[in-house]
Amino acid sequence: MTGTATGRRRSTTKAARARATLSDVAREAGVSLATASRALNGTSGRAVGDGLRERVQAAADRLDYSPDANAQAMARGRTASIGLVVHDIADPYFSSIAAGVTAAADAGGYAVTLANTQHDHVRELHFVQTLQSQRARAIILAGGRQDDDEANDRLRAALRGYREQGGTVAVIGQAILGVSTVRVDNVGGSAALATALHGLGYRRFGVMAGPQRHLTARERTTGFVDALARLGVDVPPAAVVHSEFTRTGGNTALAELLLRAPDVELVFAVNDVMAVGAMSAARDAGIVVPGGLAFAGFDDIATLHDVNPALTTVHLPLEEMGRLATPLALDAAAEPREVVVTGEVRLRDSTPARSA
Amino acid sequence: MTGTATGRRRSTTKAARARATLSDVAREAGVSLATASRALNGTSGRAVGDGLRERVQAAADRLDYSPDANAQAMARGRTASIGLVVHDIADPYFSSIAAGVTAAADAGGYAVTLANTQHDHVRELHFVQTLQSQRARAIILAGGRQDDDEANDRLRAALRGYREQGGTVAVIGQAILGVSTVRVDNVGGSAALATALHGLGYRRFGVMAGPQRHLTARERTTGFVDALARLGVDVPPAAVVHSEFTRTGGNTALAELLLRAPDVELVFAVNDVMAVGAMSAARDAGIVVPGGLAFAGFDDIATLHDVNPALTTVHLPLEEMGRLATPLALDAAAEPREVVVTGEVRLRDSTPARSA
DNA sequence: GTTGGAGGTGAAAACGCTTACCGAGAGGAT
DNA sequence: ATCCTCTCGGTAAGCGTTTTCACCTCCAAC
Repeated sequence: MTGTATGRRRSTTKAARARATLSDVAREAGVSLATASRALNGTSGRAVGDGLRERVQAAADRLDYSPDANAQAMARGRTASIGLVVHDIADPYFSSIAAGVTAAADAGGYAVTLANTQHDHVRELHFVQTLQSQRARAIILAGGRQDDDEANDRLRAALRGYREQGGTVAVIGQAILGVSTVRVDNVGGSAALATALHGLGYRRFGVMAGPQRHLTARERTTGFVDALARLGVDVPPAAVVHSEFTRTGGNTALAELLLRAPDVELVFAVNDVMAVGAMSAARDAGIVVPGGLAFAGFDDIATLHDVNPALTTVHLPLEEMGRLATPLALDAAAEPREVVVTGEVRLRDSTPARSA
Repeated sequence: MTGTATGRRRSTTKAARARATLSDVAREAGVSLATASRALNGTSGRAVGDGLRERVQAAADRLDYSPDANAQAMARGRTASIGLVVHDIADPYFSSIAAGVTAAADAGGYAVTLANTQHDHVRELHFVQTLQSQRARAIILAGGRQDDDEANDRLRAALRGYREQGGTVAVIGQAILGVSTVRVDNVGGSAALATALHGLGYRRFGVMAGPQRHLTARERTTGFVDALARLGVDVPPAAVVHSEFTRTGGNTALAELLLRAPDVELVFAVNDVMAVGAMSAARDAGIVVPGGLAFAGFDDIATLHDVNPALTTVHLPLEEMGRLATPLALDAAAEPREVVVTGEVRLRDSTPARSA
């Protein structure tokens, strides 16, 4: 009647019911498209009369209307989603951070797109580009950076491109990417741990230093070793072994450590997961823990609270870090900001005081 | 000159460089929009000449073009993202599943949108609607269902709406939602565990049954109890206590269990996390583990492999389950399919053979 | 020397929404 | 009374793609 060909677009037979669009809602409510949009989007700039708003809302409910987020994204020029890039979501370190991010994002009305790099630079870079394609509002890169200039440069370039097009970024880790960062004070944390352990009477230390080029691993190692040096205790290079950041890494590295430095009293693993793996290995080798060999870790992973003996470690508020990173990532400030998170030493049974 | 107001749309000053669009690429390459689109999308229906394709590709590279996923979604009527809904991403059970899903999704070129319900029905429902708004290609609901008809009905209705509009769904848990499911054989797993423990000589069992209305918890409990009944062993109702699915849940529930059934020899907690919490509580109460009280769990969480004594449990291929659920979720088959995952009993030190 | 295809290319119409911009009525100030 | 301003609704122009037609050119076959 009125229109030309808009006739039989929607059939009453619900064979494969097409979704209701905003036009449908507008027609149903007897208002224009614009009014329908304004009525449903709360008071975005303009207000619509109460009567109309209710009428439109009712029509929308009746039609079971759900707005098309993609169309909205396009029309608005921005989305309501945050990209979260982690190294390994199965690692409790990252899953805790993810819990914090999802909580904060949810509270702000954002959806979270999860990308799991599996510790692969190339994949990480690729994900940044994908997120850019999706016009994600912000990206959070969780996890320590590597000492790899080429990879870092490439990543920086990708992030620059993303930011030039209106995206914002935050990193949880090291502040080397030129973006806002939640920085973990790894050096301070492990120094405090070293001091505390020294106070307990330990003098001969071994370190499971994690992956060679991993900055977090490196910071924790040097923080620990340097603090001991200041206390007059030397950690010989032979007593520092590298390995993967995993349980298996700790497990296999223990043998090497004991071979190279048989007289250590305490092993500091730069994360809890490795520490626990190493502790198991020690026990399997017939060593009494902590009597024969003491262990300390870093992170204070919740799932590991019940290992026995309870693990001495540096507590990190992982979920909180995720929560903190979210507003940081969303903030379009010209100058990158930095939030420092300090760990807290938790002395437990795995490092009993040592009667000199 | 030619157009009307298209003049100074793009300024050479790169103050805030606007992103290149496909039109820009087309203009740069000297072809039409249509050709540019076809050239970049591989051979979608139509082929473009090799020369042109290369020219367009070069232009795209030169302009650093990245397609707008939202616009593509709109034009194509579908997206390349999968929604993953979990109860608690910080729980290793779910983070392992998430690892599997991200791996499979990544391999298929899909992005993953993560939603963390924090065990809240309302939030779960809300996320389904959000994902529908985003026109997610598929949704994976991970985690056991509740015995709550109202919530299940609402969820079913939401999923029906989503599927009517072209979405596809899979569940990891119970097959009660009318969609494809990766079903865990909880009954079989705990029955096998019960049988094995009975074989070791245990006769007096306590059960930490988890949340009352949680179907997974319930299946594991009844599977265990029924199997024992078949073996002639009775688990008195008093020896079955409910609690949250967490470490704290196990921790606090132990006292109640010991109060109500002081003579139990072995506590079966329906998941590892609770088992470990309970084990700790027992030790704190001065009980020798496993000598004074033995423990068994369910799931075989990797992070918990190093608790001491090593926990007897039923191994579940969690990551694999996530991987399996992905194609299931993507499949638009009319009939829901069901994949059954069977657990495998792993007897370890927490349940030594009992000399009758 | 026509004619019927292929094989490529382009113009333009969607996709579903937001948001200037415009216009009409209502109410207040002069 | 008249003019101005304010409010609130509608019209229509995008947003960046994909995709349907329509068209053109070049060849092979008759």
